[in-house]
Amino acid sequence: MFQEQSGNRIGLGNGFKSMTINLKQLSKLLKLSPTTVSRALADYPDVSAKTRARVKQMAIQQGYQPNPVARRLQKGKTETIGIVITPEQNYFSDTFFIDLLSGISNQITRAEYELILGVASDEEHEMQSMRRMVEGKRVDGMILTLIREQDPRVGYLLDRDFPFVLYGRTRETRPYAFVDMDGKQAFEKACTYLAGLGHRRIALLNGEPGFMFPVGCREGYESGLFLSGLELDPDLIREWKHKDPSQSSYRWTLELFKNDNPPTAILFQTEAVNGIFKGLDELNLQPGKDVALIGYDDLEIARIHRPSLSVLRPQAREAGQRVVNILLEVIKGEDPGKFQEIHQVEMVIRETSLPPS
Amino acid sequence: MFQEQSGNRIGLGNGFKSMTINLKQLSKLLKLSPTTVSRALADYPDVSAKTRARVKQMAIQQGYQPNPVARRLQKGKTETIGIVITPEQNYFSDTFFIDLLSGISNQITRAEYELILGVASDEEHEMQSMRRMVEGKRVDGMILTLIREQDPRVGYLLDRDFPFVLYGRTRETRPYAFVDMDGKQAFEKACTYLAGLGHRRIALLNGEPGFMFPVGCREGYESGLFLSGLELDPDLIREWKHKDPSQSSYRWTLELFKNDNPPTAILFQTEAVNGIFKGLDELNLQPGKDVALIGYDDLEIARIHRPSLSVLRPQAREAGQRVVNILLEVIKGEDPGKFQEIHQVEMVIRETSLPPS
DNA sequence: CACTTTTCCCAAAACGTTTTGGAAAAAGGA
DNA sequence: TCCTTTTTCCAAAACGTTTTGGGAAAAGTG
Repeated sequence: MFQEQSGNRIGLGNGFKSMTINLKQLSKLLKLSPTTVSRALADYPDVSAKTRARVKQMAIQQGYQPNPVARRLQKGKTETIGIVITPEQNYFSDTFFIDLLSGISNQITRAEYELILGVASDEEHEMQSMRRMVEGKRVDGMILTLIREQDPRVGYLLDRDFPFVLYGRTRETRPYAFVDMDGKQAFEKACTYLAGLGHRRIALLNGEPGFMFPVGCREGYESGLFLSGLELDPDLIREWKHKDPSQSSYRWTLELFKNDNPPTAILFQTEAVNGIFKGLDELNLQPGKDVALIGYDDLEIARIHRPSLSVLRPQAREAGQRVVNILLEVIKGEDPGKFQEIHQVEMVIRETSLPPS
Repeated sequence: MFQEQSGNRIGLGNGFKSMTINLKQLSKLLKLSPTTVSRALADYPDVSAKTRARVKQMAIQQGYQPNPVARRLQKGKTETIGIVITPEQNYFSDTFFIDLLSGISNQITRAEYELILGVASDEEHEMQSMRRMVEGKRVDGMILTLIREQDPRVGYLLDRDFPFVLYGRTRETRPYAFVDMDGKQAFEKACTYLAGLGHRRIALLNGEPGFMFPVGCREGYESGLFLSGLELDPDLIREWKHKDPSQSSYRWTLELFKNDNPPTAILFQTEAVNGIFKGLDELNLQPGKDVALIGYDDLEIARIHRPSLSVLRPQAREAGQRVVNILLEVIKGEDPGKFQEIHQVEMVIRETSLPPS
């Protein structure tokens, strides 16, 4: 019999100098059973305070860390959550997405979970990557971003009762958990603000249809007009493309000003700002002076540009943290319908939101 | 005795409708031992062609997928590789990083591995996040990006013989695996190209010191000047900050043209282009016409801008794929020193690289 | 003191695979 | 036919945890 296996091998195997100790070795050092050591570390009440302290001290001294793979097998959980992103939509064109991810990662780490990332080239691979995670039992839950109006991912996950949380919303009658920004309220606020300054022709350069977020933006815009006693002019609404925000918004900006009665202000997602600046430049219109601008998302360019851009600022990091905390609850078995959060969006007035000249 | 455990429970436990079947159940269905089924699926030669076919068919029919956690425990591998990113360096600012990540993810998935992501707020947390992955036995290997001249991460990993691959290089005498872009050759090429057009005053707006990449850029720049018979003028070299590329490059652009003998061309990393455009605009200089520009990285803005920006274009996706393939070799036990790749960078001539006026 | 309760610990089972070390059956060779 | 080799299968061990279900000792209780 050679029950006593390898142990503290140094410089063996794949060459990785394993300084690690496992539960059995630790328990031997302590002259206790693995059971007791495990329970001591997990603060079970059936181990005396004295031995608990002794165990913990030795664990620290030896740098013991339970092997997560073994724990996962026993617990029947992966302690892992998944997220799939797609490069095509340069949604992550700036700090926004990394902020969200930062909040997500932060909470995941604190829960001693892992975040696994899939990068999918298109919608089909996006689904494929998610299925691999779900059906391959690689994650306990999923986080979804960039939600579409009709989003097949949501139906898929609901059908199999798999835990998930949306950053955003979709059209779906069954209850599900989400954290969303109040785009409607944000655009309403921006719109009434501009109207309050005296603007009467306010344009909306909105995100691509098919995605859910622009829907709220438009609602807020329309509601803002209504509250300010302004008429909705369909000619003042345009939609740019995700694949090519700058180019498409550039073209639509030119288009907007072909109007007999051109806008004096534009609401938009900050992603599209380069195209707008370019268009205005070409039209010899000065941003902020000749045309008021308020963007959604406080990207670097908004702060850097002169005149600096007034923006609506979502708290992406906080949202990311909430998404994870909620997902952990849902994984525990809580009812997803209980977790539907809509976060307010702050407006930051800078230099591009002056009264009409 | 109730050896026959739960099995195909429907809608039990955490509520996840587990349609999954495990090895034992599958083997029972086939009236074979788990051993044989496992070996059949792994194409061992000691199972007959007939039963192998039967097993595989049933596995597909039943949608059997081996539980990755159990496999990992047995194999003593996590089948996972880790990467840590930091938000401060505006990673997602452009397609570059997502392209790299896309290549990485692609190969990782094909190897049936997992990519776990850490987001660290600063250098200290970056190290902490990596240590958690390494010492917590959560990954088999690490991918490192945004390499510094003196990079503590590299020493740490080398010290404990832990498998890793750099995207980039560092100053370290011990052999290690890396995939790097030939920034030197790229900047040399761009510099000689501009000199060939007749430019005599070529400026370099370089990345932040401390990181390794700008070192190569500068070498290439200096070498390009030398090859073209031009003198190096330290006054034509400036360095912007990672935290704030636009603002710092804007200021340095203004600075460059305070020179009695100002540059007629600028080499830079495309990240900094907004600041440069802004600076030139303020100086009433037209990009491409009054000042030639070549950026490193083919970001969206480079293609969109009028005039479109000439660029050096690294193949980030391909590099990401190589990084993973190499890492898998290193994990297998191959000598890391064998894998040191320097990839050529293509130059894309667009509208901002004309002769001096 | 005799009994019950509480405190403290542990052996064994379990999680779902893969690997080890055979063993039975079939095929081949004389 | 008998022995050897090859083919085909499988029981048991192992990976490193946590959980289950006690059990012995110590501490209360009358």
